[in-house]
Amino acid sequence: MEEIIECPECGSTHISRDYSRAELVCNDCGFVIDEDIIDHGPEWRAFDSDQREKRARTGAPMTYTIHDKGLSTVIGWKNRDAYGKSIPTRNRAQLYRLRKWQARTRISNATERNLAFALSNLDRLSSSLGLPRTVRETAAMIYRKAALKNLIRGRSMEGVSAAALYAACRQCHVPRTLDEISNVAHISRKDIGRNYRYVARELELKLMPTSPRDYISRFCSELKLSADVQAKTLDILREATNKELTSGRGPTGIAAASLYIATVLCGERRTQREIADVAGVTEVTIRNRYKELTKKLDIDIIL
DNA sequence: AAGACGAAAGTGGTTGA
DNA sequence: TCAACAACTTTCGTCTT
Repeated sequence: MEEIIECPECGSTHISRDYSRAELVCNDCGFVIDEDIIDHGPEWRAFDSDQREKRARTGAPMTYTIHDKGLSTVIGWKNRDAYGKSIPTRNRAQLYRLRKWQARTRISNATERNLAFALSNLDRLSSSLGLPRTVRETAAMIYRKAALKNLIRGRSMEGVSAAALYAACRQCHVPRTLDEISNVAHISRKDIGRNYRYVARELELKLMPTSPRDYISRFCSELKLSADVQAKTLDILREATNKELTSGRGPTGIAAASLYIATVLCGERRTQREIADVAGVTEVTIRNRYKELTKKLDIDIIL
């Protein structure tokens, strides 16, 4: 079962694990939910995917397309032994049983193989997106559930695994846009979206609309912005949410606009173009949003 | 010359008859 | 199933620093 942890203090689900201090901390109010948690992660640290590749001691198997490299045993249908002599009737029953179980295990291997392929695909996608382990596990779990409910039938395995990853990202509050996943998965955004909606509906995943807040830390680090800007952006977002300026708008657009305002206010200005690029929206959208925000929130911007 | 601005037309997805 | 619709994009000419 998935564990959705809620902060007992403020009800937020923005929970992070601080392994250096072995604490489970609420990101919104700072409440320490649990102490002395166990770190199941590797003992080494990696700061980018390059290092991770060098330090990881395990990896994908040489080939996962065929689990046994095509060496699986086949029992012939003829009632003859290896010398061509016919098998005595008293041994025939045993032979039938052998055939039956051989067939059964091969079928089970086929679904297992399918699952193994999907999971390695998930691993490949999430490592090229630099996603944390928890997201990968959530995605794997979603895919397993989908496979169990026969939701893959008639759909491409790649499509469903990409959708599972997208859902996992949202569930873990580290959202990636459909475009970002589409880029590494080589599947159109439309297909991922369609599969995602289908899987989410069938598995009854309860997913809240993505909050702009979840994007801020990633955008900030990609733009090499200070913690001041990050804090300021979150302030703006909080006010904007209070005044209901965020509903009905794309969360990335809101995030980009408030980030833009914060950079100007903090004197660490980035161009609309730069922010638009990392946020995956256009300059026009940033302009529209930030005009709205500055007007409604009475923020003066000196350019 | 780069960046910001905003109008206008186009796109893809949702909604409601 | 189709048209209306809102959000967002694309494109482009103009203004500002």
